Amino acid sequence: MRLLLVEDDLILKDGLERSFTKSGYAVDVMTDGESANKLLSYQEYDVIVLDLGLPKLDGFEVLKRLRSRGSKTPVLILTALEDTQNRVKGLDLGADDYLAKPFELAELEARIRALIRRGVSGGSATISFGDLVFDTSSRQCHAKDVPLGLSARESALLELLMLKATKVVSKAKILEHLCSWDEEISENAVEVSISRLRKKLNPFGIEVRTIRGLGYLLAKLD
Amino acid sequence: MRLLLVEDDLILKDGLERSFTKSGYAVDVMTDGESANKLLSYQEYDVIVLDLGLPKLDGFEVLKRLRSRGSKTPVLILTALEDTQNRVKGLDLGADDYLAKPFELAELEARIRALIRRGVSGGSATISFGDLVFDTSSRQCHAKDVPLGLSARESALLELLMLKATKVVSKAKILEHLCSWDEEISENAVEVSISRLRKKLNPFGIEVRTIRGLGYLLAKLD
DNA sequence: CTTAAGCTGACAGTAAGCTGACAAGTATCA
DNA sequence: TGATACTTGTCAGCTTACTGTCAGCTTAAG
Repeated sequence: MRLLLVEDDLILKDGLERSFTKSGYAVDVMTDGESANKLLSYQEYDVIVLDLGLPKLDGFEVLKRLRSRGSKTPVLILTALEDTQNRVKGLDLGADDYLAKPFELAELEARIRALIRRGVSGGSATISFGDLVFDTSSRQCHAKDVPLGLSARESALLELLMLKATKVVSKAKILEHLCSWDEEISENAVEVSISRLRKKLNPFGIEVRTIRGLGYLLAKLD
Repeated sequence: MRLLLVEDDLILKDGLERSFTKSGYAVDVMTDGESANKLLSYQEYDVIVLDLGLPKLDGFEVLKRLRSRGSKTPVLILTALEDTQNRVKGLDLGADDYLAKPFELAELEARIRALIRRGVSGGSATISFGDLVFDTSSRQCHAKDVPLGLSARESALLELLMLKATKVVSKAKILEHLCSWDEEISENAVEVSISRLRKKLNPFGIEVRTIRGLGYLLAKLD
């Protein structure tokens, strides 16, 4: 899952970036409103964590412009301002959630998970497919209660495939979701990850089917 | 917009109900978890405002059962419990938002508007013919939910035939549609592709009929 | 019957995808 | 801190599948 963090406080920024990355997100970071706005005009994200007090262009404005371009990407607003006025303004401008500083990391991450989920799945914390159950909060995947022992990449990949279940996911899409801007990776890396994932899924009757020229999709083996 | 309020505190319940009604929602109210759960099993809402502390069946349980039935209706949790534990639990169970008492009415309403605003997920465009369903975004074709396993060429060809359904499509038209300007391909290549496509379609009662000298058309076999 | 149009099995060049081996980077733990 | 295991990207060589060509056959119209 690809996440954009827009935050000018350097300490908070670094802490959040590290923790998001550790949680398996592909994270891009911007430290001012103007560059965030520019980036958002051509790059899609699964979720955006947006500070309101930003240099050059404040968070309200970034949000407003994002929505005016028709984007439905979920946005979580982060701010020091505790008062209701700003919450209401943020939500009415099209934010999907709001968290006041100081906050607990666990809560922020839970809310992010909730936002991502709601876009794609029915909203429950686990995604199921056949015997597979993927727990988005612990980021673990079990098949018939047996843990699969997936690595971070494999988890992220499987999560994406499960979210799109039975639909084709292109290699480009996978790359986009798994990698942030700076890290450039070949399509072959995706093939390798798919290959590794297959070895772990096959024993459980789940197949990653190749649709030549288009991408991959998750299917039940019979 | 149809809204369900589940709240056992009589004073709060009355106040919210009046205010929601005033804001133009069609409001139903339930005062315990069990009846709310029952109601939700057959009635659809646009948004649900759910208290956690409820008699008979708590809010967590109501939410869990709602999601397990596959419902995607946005749910806003309302509760006296301020601690992070419960927030995280609620969000991971599939709530879409969370508001702690005491809250301001303006904020609650803003959040409800935000929830409703997140639109419906657009279904992908499909073309149908007989038992065939062609998904233009994933470029996959199914017949009675069985994937046909078409190659890229075959898909493109079938798409064209399905678009023109029952109308004759000339070989020239097909060539034009399948090939970019530079690549030159014989008409025989089309015949070969048609032949290959037929083998995959025939088992499903779909026929590619030849109109000698004119072209091909898609028809149901009887 | 003759002839042109269309069909299809066989073949081959090519492009896409797979995977074992390796290496660089990172986390873990004594 | 150093040793260890683990992760994950790259590469190279291999396998698979697609798709156009061709040749010989079938079909339909006059």
